[in-house]
Amino acid sequence: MNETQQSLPSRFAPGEIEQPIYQSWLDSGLMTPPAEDSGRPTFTIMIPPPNVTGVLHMGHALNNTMQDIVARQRRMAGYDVLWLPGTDHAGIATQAVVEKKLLQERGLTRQELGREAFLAEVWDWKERHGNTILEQLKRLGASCDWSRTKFTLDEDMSRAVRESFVRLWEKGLVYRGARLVNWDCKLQTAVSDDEIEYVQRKGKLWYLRYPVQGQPGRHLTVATTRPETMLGDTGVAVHPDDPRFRDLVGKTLRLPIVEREIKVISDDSVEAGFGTGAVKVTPGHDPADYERGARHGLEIINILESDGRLNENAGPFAGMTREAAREAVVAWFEERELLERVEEITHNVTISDRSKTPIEPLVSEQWFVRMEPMAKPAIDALATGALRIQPERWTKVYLDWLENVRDWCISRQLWWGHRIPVWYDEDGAPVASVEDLTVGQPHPDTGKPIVRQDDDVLDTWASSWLWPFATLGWPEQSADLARFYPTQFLSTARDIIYLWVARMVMAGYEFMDDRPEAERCPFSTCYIHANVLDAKGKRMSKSAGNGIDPVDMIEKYGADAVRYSLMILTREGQDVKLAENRFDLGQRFCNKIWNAARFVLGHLDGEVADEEAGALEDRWIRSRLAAAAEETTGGLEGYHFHDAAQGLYRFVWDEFCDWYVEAVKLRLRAAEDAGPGTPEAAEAARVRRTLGATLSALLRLLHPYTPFLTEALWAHLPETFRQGQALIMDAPWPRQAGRRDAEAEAGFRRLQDAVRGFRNVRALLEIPVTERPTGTIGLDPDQPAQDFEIGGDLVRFLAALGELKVGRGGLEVPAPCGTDVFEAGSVFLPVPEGTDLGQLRGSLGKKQQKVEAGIRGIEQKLGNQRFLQNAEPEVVDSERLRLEDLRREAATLCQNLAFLD
RNA sequence: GGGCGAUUAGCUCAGUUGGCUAGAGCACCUCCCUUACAAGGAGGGGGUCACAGGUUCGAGUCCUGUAUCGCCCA
Repeated sequence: MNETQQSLPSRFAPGEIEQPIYQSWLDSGLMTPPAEDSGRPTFTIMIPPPNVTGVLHMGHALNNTMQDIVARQRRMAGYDVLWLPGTDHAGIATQAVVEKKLLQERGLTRQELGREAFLAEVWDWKERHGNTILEQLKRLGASCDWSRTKFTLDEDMSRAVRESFVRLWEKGLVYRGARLVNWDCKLQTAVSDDEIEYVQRKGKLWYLRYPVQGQPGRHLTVATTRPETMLGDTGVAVHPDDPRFRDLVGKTLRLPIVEREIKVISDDSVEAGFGTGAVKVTPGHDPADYERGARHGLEIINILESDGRLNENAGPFAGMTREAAREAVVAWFEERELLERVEEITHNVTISDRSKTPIEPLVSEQWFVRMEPMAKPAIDALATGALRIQPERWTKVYLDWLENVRDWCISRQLWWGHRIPVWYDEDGAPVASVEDLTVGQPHPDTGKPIVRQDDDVLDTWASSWLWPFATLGWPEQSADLARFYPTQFLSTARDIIYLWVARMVMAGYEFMDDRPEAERCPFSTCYIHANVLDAKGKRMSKSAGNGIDPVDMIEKYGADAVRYSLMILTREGQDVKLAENRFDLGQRFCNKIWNAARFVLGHLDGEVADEEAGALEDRWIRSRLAAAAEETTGGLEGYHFHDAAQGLYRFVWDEFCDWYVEAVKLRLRAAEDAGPGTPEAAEAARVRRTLGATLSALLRLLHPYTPFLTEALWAHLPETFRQGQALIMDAPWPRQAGRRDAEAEAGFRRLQDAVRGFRNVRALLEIPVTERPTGTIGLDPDQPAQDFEIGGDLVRFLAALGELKVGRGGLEVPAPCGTDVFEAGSVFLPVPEGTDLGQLRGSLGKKQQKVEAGIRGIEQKLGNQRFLQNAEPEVVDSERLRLEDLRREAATLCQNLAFLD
């Protein structure tokens, strides 16, 4: 144990190194690419801006790890990488948080406080708490350019939002209209289709009788889950083919309570099998009824106030809450024997994502954006190849939405957000403007004085859909915009494919229209990442309490372990089931790297030659490193994070640690014994060169996955292996590390096989490690002996043998002896006195059975004419070769079994 | 109702255009604290690839259907 090894603890301790290393990255300025052309190509990633009220969850950790891996790899590969971070203002969520706080602490509503004072409160809250999630990303190691951090309500972002609104306005794509919207009665705002969810609930189906006009005693019974809405009914619909009601179509019913006359209409959207087959039509409070009403020209009656209480249209029930009105209506029907029956059912209830209260479909005046014209280029982007979605199956989700796109309700009855840049004159004529208009100023179209600005704000997505270019300075023609747009990689969650991804693509084509067609799409690859589920496969959620906090995990296991575990556990595009203890996979891997490096670094204190070592194992590890570099590079360039992670695992553990480091000990120890100035010492110096070079490349390949660990180790690496860079973050990506060497790989594999054979026999014969038996290798006649002659010492060392004899043909082996076959021949070990040969015999017998089964299988294949005719010649050849091998192995096994006695 | 995904060892999952004698990690069994690492090393056991048909010389892999679970849309 030398000094370097002693100075590094024998266990990797992430807690102590992470913060200072992150600071050194910040200080380096490497995360901030210049706006001016540096001669290097650019690579841009826009972070999906998390909700400013948010805290880091596992989904964020997964997604941002992927982005960081890409950013780091591309940076090392010579790109000027911009990974731009930020948050969105999350109108409803943020306002709700502050309103709640206000009520709790000061007993005030926002109305009592007033708009301006309330907004000051929200900004204050944002300044205090809004950076939480960004700070957490730093814990994860995210190499974002913090100097360019954006917030969707920043001054320049607001400018971009206004500009985009006015442009759409001028193109006639913005309109104000009365529409049925999803009304959140608690938050008192419209929410979009994407902000609602359907929850299965137990409920009741009430059967209500409506008297038929002019036919005393006759009723038409309708079934409804929401009896209180009958107050707003303006029709009853039946299916045109339904014989039960044919004579009633066109007749008039008398709606109870409010005593309105309503028509029976026929409409093929009615499901004859549901309820009675006759459905009440409430165009003011049901989306399907709204459509039906429109088709038949039915009146729209709104019976609700914005707080969910019933209005004057509800007659005697005006002023009641929805819930109270329901009871009152049911009781009214029951008293008059107009309630036919009540059925228990399970049905879907529409719930607001934000307030978790039932959504009330409500007709109200809102601003809309016409989407269809913008959808077209977004659809074409896939066909032209401007956009690629990975995994590919999500393209379907993207296209489905765009092909059936509906107009976007962009107004929200909130205070926190971008105020709609529309002003009205005294007649209510609107005009949109980028610059603020002032009260009294003439309306540019009508000339009449402006009296007020619209009270509402824009949907948060109306700013985040501009994210890829507004963050770079648009509408200004900034240097950043010129250099970093369009971006290359966007990684996000599947549930915002249309909410955000599709809209960003639309916005890119719509607003970056001064660019050539090919440069408008805001990102070339959209990567849809997996969802993180709990160990049972359920979604992690606060309410279920089954979430795993990434920051807790970082503290317990280290950021590198968390990152690496997430990457290797998540196969591409497939949801990942996570339990806390799964992070020990990454922890163990990090510790393995740490200790392998500790070994190498310890030896690099000795003399290091200028040239590398050239033994079979050295050539082998260089070839394997080249393979690992190729695999990792390909994996990361294609965004196959799991595959690359697994390849690195294999290389580090199974090849570098288990074989190369072990093999190298032979020569290092020989040099220690021989002393300075000897040929052994010279060889050891060359070995150190290879060890150092391999470690250097290995750390660089690992750096995107485990940045802290590799940065810490890089600092201990001697200058000569650091590629002229003090930080590994800035070191060149080892795209081609060494050269593949098929001959060395085949040669070393034969040594490995022989060693495994000896170890296997040793274990079965229970020969203690302290024993150094003489081993014999009997090579098959066609196998070259050279590697074994040169590598004999290595085999002896790795298999812990005293002596090794290599030969072929009539070898003299002690009888009885233990034996095993490998691809190139057999290995033999003497049997110690009194050893029970049962285990070995069983093992060989089992092997024999397997080989024979294999032989039978191939013989059958090769005996099949149709196989010979149809299969590709290479396949047939390889089967023939395999059969030869197996037959030889069987013969050797058979012969070897005799040596046991 | 429509779409998508999953089903492979006790558990979590790999398995690229059909050529497999089906792999890995964890867990399990045996041995070993050998001067990088016991969060380690060496060796080992364990699977009729959900089910039923079909295509093919050949199916974990392709097609059809069924079942179970999950997600999304209406």
